[in-house]
Amino acid sequence: MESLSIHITINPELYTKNPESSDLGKKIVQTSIEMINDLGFESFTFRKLGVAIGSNESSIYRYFESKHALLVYLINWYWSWIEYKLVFATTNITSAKDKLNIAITLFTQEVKEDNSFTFINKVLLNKIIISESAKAYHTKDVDEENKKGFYKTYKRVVQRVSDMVLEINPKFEFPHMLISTVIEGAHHQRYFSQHLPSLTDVEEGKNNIVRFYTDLVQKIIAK
Amino acid sequence: MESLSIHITINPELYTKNPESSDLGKKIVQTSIEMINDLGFESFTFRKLGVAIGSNESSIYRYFESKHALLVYLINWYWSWIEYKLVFATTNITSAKDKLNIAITLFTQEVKEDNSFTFINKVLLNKIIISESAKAYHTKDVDEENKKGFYKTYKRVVQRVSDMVLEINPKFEFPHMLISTVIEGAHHQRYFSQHLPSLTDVEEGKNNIVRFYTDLVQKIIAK
DNA sequence: AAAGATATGAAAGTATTACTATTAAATTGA
DNA sequence: TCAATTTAATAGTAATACTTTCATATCTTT
Repeated sequence: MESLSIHITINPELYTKNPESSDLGKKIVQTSIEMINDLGFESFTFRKLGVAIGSNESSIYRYFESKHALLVYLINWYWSWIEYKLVFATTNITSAKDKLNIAITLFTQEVKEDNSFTFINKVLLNKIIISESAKAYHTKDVDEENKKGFYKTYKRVVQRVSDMVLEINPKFEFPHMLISTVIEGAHHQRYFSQHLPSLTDVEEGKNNIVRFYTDLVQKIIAK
Repeated sequence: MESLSIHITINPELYTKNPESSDLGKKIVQTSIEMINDLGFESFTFRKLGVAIGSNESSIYRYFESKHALLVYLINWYWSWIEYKLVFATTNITSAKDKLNIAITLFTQEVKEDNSFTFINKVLLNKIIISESAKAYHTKDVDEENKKGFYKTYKRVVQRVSDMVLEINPKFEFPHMLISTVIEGAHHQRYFSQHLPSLTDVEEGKNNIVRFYTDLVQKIIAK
Protein backbone atom coordinates (compact mmCIF):
# COMPACT_ATOMS: atom_id res chain seq x y z
CA MET A 1 0.00 0.00 0.00
CA GLU A 2 1.74 3.05 -1.25
CA SER A 3 -0.94 5.60 -0.54
CA LEU A 4 0.88 7.38 2.22
CA SER A 5 0.39 11.07 2.38
CA ILE A 6 3.86 11.57 1.06
CA HIS A 7 4.82 14.74 -0.65
CA ILE A 8 7.64 15.36 -3.08
CA THR A 9 9.31 18.70 -2.64
CA ILE A 10 11.11 20.26 -5.55
CA ASN A 11 13.96 22.74 -5.30
CA PRO A 12 12.50 26.22 -5.94
CA GLU A 13 15.33 26.96 -8.37
CA LEU A 14 13.54 24.61 -10.74
CA TYR A 15 10.45 26.70 -11.33
CA THR A 16 9.47 30.34 -11.50
CA LYS A 17 6.22 29.78 -9.67
CA ASN A 18 5.51 26.53 -7.88
CA PRO A 19 3.18 24.51 -10.10
CA GLU A 20 1.84 22.70 -7.07
CA SER A 21 0.52 25.94 -5.67
CA SER A 22 -2.43 26.19 -8.04
CA ASP A 23 -4.82 24.22 -10.20
CA LEU A 24 -3.37 25.79 -13.29
CA GLY A 25 0.12 24.81 -12.24
CA LYS A 26 -0.91 21.21 -11.69
CA LYS A 27 -2.67 21.11 -15.02
CA ILE A 28 0.44 22.45 -16.73
CA VAL A 29 2.59 19.68 -15.29
CA GLN A 30 0.01 16.95 -15.74
CA THR A 31 -0.85 17.82 -19.32
CA SER A 32 2.72 18.51 -20.34
CA ILE A 33 3.62 14.95 -19.37
CA GLU A 34 0.92 13.62 -21.66
CA MET A 35 1.84 15.94 -24.49
CA ILE A 36 5.59 15.35 -24.34
CA ASN A 37 4.84 11.65 -24.56
CA ASP A 38 2.52 12.09 -27.50
CA LEU A 39 4.42 14.65 -29.50
CA GLY A 40 8.01 14.21 -28.37
CA PHE A 41 9.91 17.02 -26.71
CA GLU A 42 10.82 18.82 -29.94
CA SER A 43 7.26 19.17 -31.20
CA PHE A 44 5.84 20.01 -27.80
CA THR A 45 5.36 23.77 -27.33
CA PHE A 46 3.87 25.99 -24.65
CA ARG A 47 1.49 27.31 -27.25
CA LYS A 48 0.09 23.84 -27.88
CA LEU A 49 -0.01 23.16 -24.15
CA GLY A 50 -1.92 26.39 -23.62
CA VAL A 51 -4.52 25.36 -26.18
CA ALA A 52 -4.79 21.89 -24.62
CA ILE A 53 -5.47 23.17 -21.14
CA GLY A 54 -7.51 26.15 -22.28
CA SER A 55 -5.05 28.61 -20.91
CA ASN A 56 -2.74 31.24 -22.25
CA GLU A 57 0.87 30.71 -23.26
CA SER A 58 1.91 33.67 -21.16
CA SER A 59 0.40 32.10 -18.07
CA ILE A 60 2.51 29.00 -18.53
CA TYR A 61 5.63 31.14 -18.70
CA ARG A 62 4.79 32.37 -15.22
CA TYR A 63 5.47 28.84 -13.96
CA PHE A 64 8.40 27.77 -16.12
CA GLU A 65 10.73 30.04 -17.98
CA SER A 66 11.11 27.60 -20.88
CA LYS A 67 10.16 24.14 -21.96
CA HIS A 68 13.67 23.08 -21.08
CA ALA A 69 13.08 24.26 -17.50
CA LEU A 70 9.88 22.23 -17.42
CA LEU A 71 11.74 19.13 -18.58
CA VAL A 72 14.35 19.63 -15.88
CA TYR A 73 11.55 19.96 -13.33
CA LEU A 74 9.97 16.70 -14.49
CA ILE A 75 13.29 14.89 -14.33
CA ASN A 76 13.89 16.08 -10.79
CA TRP A 77 10.40 15.08 -9.80
CA TYR A 78 11.05 11.63 -11.21
CA TRP A 79 14.31 11.17 -9.32
CA SER A 80 12.80 12.45 -6.10
CA TRP A 81 10.11 9.87 -6.49
CA ILE A 82 12.65 7.12 -7.21
CA GLU A 83 14.65 8.22 -4.22
CA TYR A 84 11.58 7.98 -2.04
CA LYS A 85 10.86 4.48 -3.34
CA LEU A 86 14.47 3.53 -2.83
CA VAL A 87 14.60 4.68 0.76
CA PHE A 88 11.21 3.17 1.52
CA ALA A 89 12.08 -0.19 -0.02
CA THR A 90 15.49 -0.52 1.63
CA THR A 91 14.91 0.62 5.20
CA ASN A 92 15.06 -2.19 7.70
CA ILE A 93 16.89 -4.36 5.24
CA THR A 94 20.21 -5.25 6.71
CA SER A 95 21.87 -7.13 3.89
CA ALA A 96 23.75 -4.74 1.64
CA LYS A 97 23.40 -7.18 -1.24
CA ASP A 98 19.64 -7.24 -0.86
CA LYS A 99 19.49 -3.47 -0.75
CA LEU A 100 21.56 -3.19 -3.87
CA ASN A 101 19.41 -5.67 -5.72
CA ILE A 102 16.32 -3.72 -4.80
CA ALA A 103 17.94 -0.56 -6.12
CA ILE A 104 18.99 -2.14 -9.39
CA THR A 105 15.52 -3.55 -9.94
CA LEU A 106 14.03 -0.14 -9.26
CA PHE A 107 16.31 1.45 -11.85
CA THR A 108 15.93 -1.11 -14.55
CA GLN A 109 12.33 -2.27 -14.45
CA GLU A 110 9.62 -0.60 -16.43
CA VAL A 111 7.14 1.51 -14.50
CA LYS A 112 3.91 -0.26 -15.36
CA GLU A 113 1.32 1.02 -12.99
CA ASP A 114 0.76 4.13 -11.06
CA ASN A 115 -0.51 3.63 -7.50
CA SER A 116 -0.96 7.32 -7.59
CA PHE A 117 -0.51 9.63 -4.66
CA THR A 118 -0.28 12.73 -6.85
CA PHE A 119 -1.53 14.24 -10.05
CA ILE A 120 1.60 13.07 -11.85
CA ASN A 121 1.40 10.01 -14.06
CA LYS A 122 4.52 8.05 -13.28
CA VAL A 123 4.13 5.54 -16.10
CA LEU A 124 4.29 8.33 -18.65
CA LEU A 125 6.95 10.17 -16.72
CA ASN A 126 9.15 7.07 -16.83
CA LYS A 127 8.73 7.01 -20.60
CA ILE A 128 9.80 10.64 -20.80
CA ILE A 129 12.88 9.86 -18.73
CA ILE A 130 13.74 7.07 -21.14
CA SER A 131 13.19 9.02 -24.34
CA GLU A 132 13.92 12.61 -23.47
CA SER A 133 16.06 13.03 -20.38
CA ALA A 134 19.40 12.99 -22.19
CA LYS A 135 18.26 16.17 -23.93
CA ALA A 136 18.15 17.97 -20.62
CA TYR A 137 21.85 17.69 -19.85
CA HIS A 138 23.29 17.51 -23.37
CA THR A 139 23.23 21.28 -23.64
CA LYS A 140 25.86 23.96 -23.79
CA ASP A 141 24.50 25.24 -20.46
CA VAL A 142 25.05 22.05 -18.44
CA ASP A 143 27.87 23.40 -16.34
CA GLU A 144 25.98 26.50 -15.37
CA GLU A 145 22.82 24.56 -14.67
CA ASN A 146 24.70 21.94 -12.74
CA LYS A 147 26.01 24.67 -10.46
CA LYS A 148 22.45 25.78 -9.83
CA GLY A 149 21.57 22.27 -8.68
CA PHE A 150 19.53 21.19 -11.70
CA TYR A 151 20.87 17.62 -11.58
CA LYS A 152 21.24 17.27 -7.84
CA THR A 153 18.47 14.76 -7.26
CA TYR A 154 19.83 12.37 -9.86
CA LYS A 155 23.34 12.70 -8.49
CA ARG A 156 22.08 12.04 -4.96
CA VAL A 157 20.37 8.82 -6.03
CA VAL A 158 23.55 7.65 -7.74
CA GLN A 159 25.50 8.49 -4.59
CA ARG A 160 23.16 6.52 -2.35
CA VAL A 161 23.45 3.40 -4.42
CA SER A 162 27.20 3.83 -4.90
CA ASP A 163 27.42 3.73 -1.13
CA MET A 164 25.62 0.39 -1.13
CA VAL A 165 28.19 -0.90 -3.60
CA LEU A 166 31.00 0.22 -1.33
CA GLU A 167 29.29 -1.39 1.62
CA ILE A 168 29.57 -4.71 -0.20
CA ASN A 169 33.03 -4.14 -1.59
CA PRO A 170 34.87 -1.18 -0.08
CA LYS A 171 37.73 -1.63 -2.48
CA PHE A 172 35.69 -1.36 -5.63
CA GLU A 173 37.14 1.48 -7.66
CA PHE A 174 34.25 2.64 -9.79
CA PRO A 175 30.95 2.67 -7.93
CA HIS A 176 29.53 5.82 -9.56
CA MET A 177 30.56 4.68 -12.98
CA LEU A 178 28.88 1.36 -12.39
CA ILE A 179 25.61 2.79 -11.13
CA SER A 180 25.26 5.51 -13.74
CA THR A 181 26.11 2.95 -16.40
CA VAL A 182 23.31 0.73 -15.13
CA ILE A 183 20.75 3.52 -14.97
CA GLU A 184 21.53 5.05 -18.34
CA GLY A 185 22.08 1.65 -19.87
CA ALA A 186 18.72 0.32 -18.75
CA HIS A 187 16.98 3.35 -20.20
CA HIS A 188 18.79 2.92 -23.48
CA GLN A 189 17.98 -0.76 -23.63
CA ARG A 190 14.31 -0.08 -23.06
CA TYR A 191 14.31 2.50 -25.80
CA PHE A 192 16.26 0.23 -28.16
CA SER A 193 13.92 -2.68 -27.49
CA GLN A 194 11.12 -0.64 -28.99
CA HIS A 195 12.90 1.22 -31.74
CA LEU A 196 16.26 -0.34 -32.55
CA PRO A 197 15.82 -3.94 -31.39
CA SER A 198 18.99 -5.24 -33.00
CA LEU A 199 20.96 -3.26 -30.42
CA THR A 200 19.48 -5.27 -27.61
CA ASP A 201 18.39 -8.78 -26.61
CA VAL A 202 14.99 -8.14 -25.13
CA GLU A 203 12.42 -10.90 -25.28
CA GLU A 204 8.79 -10.45 -24.40
CA GLY A 205 8.06 -11.25 -20.77
CA LYS A 206 11.55 -12.51 -19.95
CA ASN A 207 12.65 -9.51 -17.97
CA ASN A 208 16.04 -9.51 -19.67
CA ILE A 209 16.97 -5.95 -18.87
CA VAL A 210 16.54 -6.42 -15.13
CA ARG A 211 18.30 -9.78 -15.27
CA PHE A 212 21.19 -8.51 -17.33
CA TYR A 213 21.96 -5.56 -15.09
CA THR A 214 21.38 -7.39 -11.82
CA ASP A 215 23.79 -10.08 -12.90
CA LEU A 216 26.25 -7.52 -14.24
CA VAL A 217 26.45 -5.60 -10.99
CA GLN A 218 26.86 -8.72 -8.94
CA LYS A 219 29.70 -10.01 -11.07
CA ILE A 220 31.51 -6.69 -11.30
CA ILE A 221 31.67 -5.96 -7.61
CA ALA A 222 32.44 -9.49 -6.49
CA LYS A 223 35.64 -9.52 -4.50
CA MET B 1 50.76 4.34 -40.41
CA GLU B 2 47.16 4.94 -41.13
CA SER B 3 47.50 6.93 -44.32
CA LEU B 4 46.19 4.29 -46.64
CA SER B 5 44.16 5.54 -49.50
CA ILE B 6 41.07 4.35 -47.76
CA HIS B 7 37.73 5.82 -48.56
CA ILE B 8 34.59 5.81 -46.49
CA THR B 9 31.44 5.40 -48.51
CA ILE B 10 28.20 6.68 -47.12
CA ASN B 11 24.77 5.34 -48.02
CA PRO B 12 23.22 7.78 -50.53
CA GLU B 13 19.98 7.80 -48.56
CA LEU B 14 21.86 9.95 -46.04
CA TYR B 15 22.33 13.00 -48.22
CA THR B 16 20.56 14.83 -51.02
CA LYS B 17 23.76 15.54 -52.91
CA ASN B 18 26.99 13.82 -51.98
CA PRO B 19 29.07 16.32 -50.00
CA GLU B 20 32.24 14.57 -51.10
CA SER B 21 31.48 15.42 -54.71
CA SER B 22 32.45 19.09 -54.42
CA ASP B 23 34.54 21.56 -52.51
CA LEU B 24 31.45 23.22 -51.15
CA GLY B 25 30.15 19.89 -49.91
CA LYS B 26 33.38 19.12 -48.12
CA LYS B 27 33.44 22.55 -46.58
CA ILE B 28 29.88 22.08 -45.36
CA VAL B 29 30.77 18.86 -43.58
CA GLN B 30 34.11 20.07 -42.30
CA THR B 31 32.85 23.37 -40.96
CA SER B 32 29.64 21.92 -39.56
CA ILE B 33 31.73 19.62 -37.37
CA GLU B 34 33.58 22.59 -35.95
CA MET B 35 30.43 24.62 -35.47
CA ILE B 36 28.38 21.86 -33.84
CA ASN B 37 31.23 21.44 -31.39
CA ASP B 38 31.43 25.13 -30.67
CA LEU B 39 27.77 26.01 -30.53
CA GLY B 40 26.09 22.72 -29.68
CA PHE B 41 23.58 21.14 -32.01
CA GLU B 42 20.64 23.31 -30.91
CA SER B 43 22.33 26.61 -31.61
CA PHE B 44 23.93 25.46 -34.83
CA THR B 45 21.95 26.54 -37.91
CA PHE B 46 22.42 26.32 -41.67
CA ARG B 47 22.24 30.08 -41.80
CA LYS B 48 25.23 30.43 -39.46
CA LEU B 49 27.07 27.72 -41.36
CA GLY B 50 26.43 29.57 -44.61
CA VAL B 51 27.91 32.74 -43.18
CA ALA B 52 30.93 30.84 -41.83
CA ILE B 53 31.79 29.24 -45.15
CA GLY B 54 30.82 32.27 -47.20
CA SER B 55 28.06 30.44 -48.93
CA ASN B 56 24.33 30.61 -49.08
CA GLU B 57 21.90 28.75 -46.84
CA SER B 58 19.99 27.50 -49.85
CA SER B 59 23.13 25.91 -51.26
CA ILE B 60 23.56 23.89 -48.07
CA TYR B 61 20.04 22.57 -48.39
CA ARG B 62 21.02 21.05 -51.70
CA TYR B 63 23.34 18.73 -49.80
CA PHE B 64 21.31 17.99 -46.68
CA GLU B 65 17.61 18.37 -46.28
CA SER B 66 17.91 19.43 -42.65
CA LYS B 67 20.43 19.78 -39.88
CA HIS B 68 19.09 16.55 -38.45
CA ALA B 69 19.99 14.82 -41.73
CA LEU B 70 23.48 16.28 -41.49
CA LEU B 71 23.87 14.94 -37.95
CA VAL B 72 22.76 11.49 -39.08
CA TYR B 73 25.31 11.69 -41.88
CA LEU B 74 28.09 12.56 -39.44
CA ILE B 75 27.13 9.73 -37.12
CA ASN B 76 27.21 7.24 -39.95
CA TRP B 77 30.54 8.57 -41.10
CA TYR B 78 31.87 8.10 -37.59
CA TRP B 79 30.67 4.52 -37.31
CA SER B 80 31.99 3.66 -40.76
CA TRP B 81 35.34 4.94 -39.68
CA ILE B 82 35.20 2.97 -36.41
CA GLU B 83 34.20 -0.11 -38.37
CA TYR B 84 37.18 0.35 -40.63
CA LYS B 85 39.49 0.71 -37.65
CA LEU B 86 37.92 -2.32 -36.03
CA VAL B 87 38.34 -4.56 -39.04
CA PHE B 88 41.85 -3.27 -39.67
CA ALA B 89 42.93 -3.77 -36.07
CA THR B 90 41.48 -7.25 -35.69
CA THR B 91 42.39 -9.00 -38.93
CA ASN B 92 45.03 -11.66 -38.50
CA ILE B 93 44.37 -11.78 -34.80
CA THR B 94 43.27 -15.28 -33.93
CA SER B 95 42.40 -14.98 -30.27
CA ALA B 96 38.78 -13.94 -29.86
CA LYS B 97 39.61 -12.44 -26.49
CA ASP B 98 42.28 -10.23 -27.98
CA LYS B 99 39.95 -9.10 -30.72
CA LEU B 100 37.27 -8.24 -28.22
CA ASN B 101 39.69 -6.26 -26.10
CA ILE B 102 40.77 -4.28 -29.13
CA ALA B 103 37.14 -3.52 -29.91
CA ILE B 104 36.33 -2.41 -26.38
CA THR B 105 39.36 -0.14 -26.29
CA LEU B 106 38.34 1.35 -29.60
CA PHE B 107 34.86 2.10 -28.27
CA THR B 108 35.85 3.47 -24.92
CA GLN B 109 39.02 5.46 -25.46
CA GLU B 110 39.02 9.10 -26.33
CA VAL B 111 39.96 10.03 -29.87
CA LYS B 112 42.95 12.23 -29.25
CA GLU B 113 44.68 12.69 -32.54
CA ASP B 114 43.69 12.62 -36.12
CA ASN B 115 46.12 10.88 -38.46
CA SER B 116 43.95 12.30 -41.11
CA PHE B 117 43.20 10.67 -44.40
CA THR B 118 40.22 12.88 -45.08
CA PHE B 119 38.93 16.37 -44.54
CA ILE B 120 36.98 15.20 -41.50
CA ASN B 121 38.33 15.98 -38.06
CA LYS B 122 37.82 12.81 -36.08
CA VAL B 123 38.73 14.28 -32.71
CA LEU B 124 35.89 16.75 -32.99
CA LEU B 125 33.60 14.19 -34.55
CA ASN B 126 34.14 11.92 -31.55
CA LYS B 127 33.10 14.78 -29.30
CA ILE B 128 29.95 15.27 -31.32
CA ILE B 129 29.14 11.58 -31.00
CA ILE B 130 29.54 11.85 -27.24
CA SER B 131 27.49 15.01 -26.79
CA GLU B 132 24.96 14.97 -29.57
CA SER B 133 24.36 11.54 -31.03
CA ALA B 134 21.52 10.59 -28.69
CA LYS B 135 19.58 13.47 -30.21
CA ALA B 136 19.65 11.78 -33.59
CA TYR B 137 17.63 8.74 -32.57
CA HIS B 138 15.55 10.16 -29.72
CA THR B 139 13.02 11.49 -32.18
CA LYS B 140 9.46 10.63 -33.02
CA ASP B 141 10.68 9.60 -36.50
CA VAL B 142 13.14 6.89 -35.35
CA ASP B 143 11.12 3.98 -36.61
CA GLU B 144 10.69 5.46 -40.04
CA GLU B 145 14.32 6.50 -40.26
CA ASN B 146 15.49 3.15 -38.98
CA LYS B 147 13.62 1.50 -41.86
CA LYS B 148 15.48 3.75 -44.26
CA GLY B 149 18.79 2.52 -42.87
CA PHE B 150 19.78 5.64 -40.94
CA TYR B 151 21.27 3.61 -38.07
CA LYS B 152 22.59 0.67 -40.02
CA THR B 153 26.29 1.38 -39.63
CA TYR B 154 26.04 1.58 -35.87
CA LYS B 155 23.98 -1.59 -35.72
CA ARG B 156 26.50 -3.39 -37.91
CA VAL B 157 29.36 -2.46 -35.61
CA VAL B 158 27.43 -3.71 -32.59
CA GLN B 159 26.70 -6.94 -34.46
CA ARG B 160 30.34 -7.51 -35.35
CA VAL B 161 31.46 -7.18 -31.76
CA SER B 162 28.53 -9.20 -30.44
CA ASP B 163 29.78 -11.98 -32.67
CA MET B 164 33.17 -11.77 -30.98
CA VAL B 165 31.45 -12.13 -27.63
CA LEU B 166 29.65 -15.23 -28.84
CA GLU B 167 32.89 -16.62 -30.19
CA ILE B 168 34.25 -16.51 -26.64
CA ASN B 169 31.10 -17.66 -24.93
CA PRO B 170 28.47 -19.07 -27.31
CA LYS B 171 26.01 -19.43 -24.48
CA PHE B 172 26.07 -15.81 -23.40
CA GLU B 173 22.51 -14.54 -23.58
CA PHE B 174 22.91 -10.79 -24.06
CA PRO B 175 25.75 -9.91 -26.42
CA HIS B 176 24.04 -6.93 -28.07
CA MET B 177 22.89 -5.57 -24.76
CA LEU B 178 26.41 -5.83 -23.43
CA ILE B 179 28.06 -4.13 -26.38
CA SER B 180 25.59 -1.30 -26.75
CA THR B 181 25.77 -0.77 -22.99
CA VAL B 182 29.54 -0.45 -23.24
CA ILE B 183 29.44 1.95 -26.18
CA GLU B 184 26.73 4.21 -24.86
CA GLY B 185 28.07 3.90 -21.34
CA ALA B 186 31.57 4.96 -22.30
CA HIS B 187 30.20 8.01 -24.12
CA HIS B 188 28.13 8.95 -21.12
CA GLN B 189 31.05 8.53 -18.76
CA ARG B 190 33.23 10.76 -20.88
CA TYR B 191 30.56 13.40 -20.94
CA PHE B 192 29.93 13.08 -17.21
CA SER B 193 33.62 13.32 -16.45
CA GLN B 194 33.61 16.80 -17.92
CA HIS B 195 30.24 18.09 -16.84
CA LEU B 196 28.76 15.96 -14.07
CA PRO B 197 31.82 14.40 -12.45
CA SER B 198 30.00 13.05 -9.42
CA LEU B 199 28.29 10.54 -11.70
CA THR B 200 31.59 8.97 -12.59
CA ASP B 201 35.01 7.99 -11.17
CA VAL B 202 37.35 9.39 -13.76
CA GLU B 203 40.83 10.39 -12.68
CA GLU B 204 43.25 12.29 -14.84
CA GLY B 205 45.53 10.03 -16.81
CA LYS B 206 44.36 6.80 -15.23
CA ASN B 207 42.34 5.57 -18.16
CA ASN B 208 39.51 4.52 -15.87
CA ILE B 209 36.82 4.40 -18.52
CA VAL B 210 38.74 1.95 -20.68
CA ARG B 211 39.75 -0.10 -17.66
CA PHE B 212 36.25 -0.21 -16.21
CA TYR B 213 34.59 -1.42 -19.40
CA THR B 214 37.33 -3.82 -20.38
CA ASP B 215 37.14 -5.46 -16.98
CA LEU B 216 33.35 -5.40 -17.04
CA VAL B 217 33.09 -7.23 -20.35
CA GLN B 218 35.60 -9.82 -19.32
CA LYS B 219 33.82 -10.59 -16.08
CA ILE B 220 30.36 -10.66 -17.61
CA ILE B 221 31.08 -13.11 -20.38
CA ALA B 222 33.28 -15.45 -18.36
CA LYS B 223 31.90 -18.93 -18.50
C1' DA C 1 -18.85 44.07 1.62
C1' DA C 2 -15.04 47.04 -0.01
C1' DA C 3 -10.20 47.61 -1.10
C1' DG C 4 -6.14 45.81 -2.34
C1' DA C 5 -3.28 42.28 -3.93
C1' DT C 6 -2.44 38.59 -6.81
C1' DA C 7 -3.40 35.42 -10.67
C1' DT C 8 -4.90 34.72 -15.16
C1' DG C 9 -6.25 35.90 -19.92
C1' DA C 10 -6.15 38.23 -24.37
C1' DA C 11 -3.70 40.28 -27.79
C1' DA C 12 0.01 41.91 -30.07
C1' DG C 13 4.85 42.14 -30.99
C1' DT C 14 9.89 40.52 -31.78
C1' DA C 15 13.69 38.01 -33.30
C1' DT C 16 14.93 33.78 -34.95
C1' DT C 17 14.41 29.26 -37.09
C1' DA C 18 13.83 26.05 -40.62
C1' DC C 19 12.75 25.93 -44.45
C1' DT C 20 11.01 26.87 -49.92
C1' DA C 21 10.91 29.27 -54.26
C1' DT C 22 12.60 32.07 -57.87
C1' DT C 23 15.87 33.96 -60.67
C1' DA C 24 20.39 35.34 -61.97
C1' DA C 25 25.27 34.58 -62.35
C1' DA C 26 29.20 31.70 -62.41
C1' DT C 27 31.47 27.42 -63.44
C1' DT C 28 32.23 23.09 -65.77
C1' DG C 29 32.29 19.83 -69.32
C1' DA C 30 31.52 17.90 -74.09
C1' DT D 1 31.52 27.47 -77.36
C1' DC D 2 27.06 26.13 -75.99
C1' DA D 3 24.51 23.75 -72.75
C1' DA D 4 24.07 21.94 -68.46
C1' DT D 5 24.91 22.19 -63.84
C1' DT D 6 26.02 24.47 -59.60
C1' DT D 7 25.96 28.21 -56.65
C1' DA D 8 24.50 32.84 -54.96
C1' DA D 9 21.21 36.37 -53.91
C1' DT D 10 16.96 37.67 -52.50
C1' DA D 11 12.67 37.22 -50.73
C1' DG D 12 9.11 34.88 -48.60
C1' DT D 13 6.44 31.66 -45.19
C1' DA D 14 4.87 29.48 -41.18
C1' DA D 15 6.18 28.38 -36.83
C1' DT D 16 8.87 28.84 -32.50
C1' DA D 17 10.16 30.77 -28.24
C1' DC D 18 9.53 34.10 -26.03
C1' DT D 19 8.16 39.24 -23.98
C1' DT D 20 5.18 42.98 -23.07
C1' DT D 21 1.14 45.34 -21.90
C1' DC D 22 -3.13 45.81 -20.14
C1' DA D 23 -7.56 44.27 -18.73
C1' DT D 24 -10.20 41.24 -15.94
C1' DA D 25 -11.13 37.89 -12.60
C1' DT D 26 -10.41 35.93 -8.11
C1' DC D 27 -8.94 35.60 -3.61
C1' DT D 28 -7.59 37.88 0.96
C1' DT D 29 -7.92 40.89 4.54
C1' DT D 30 -10.16 44.03 7.22
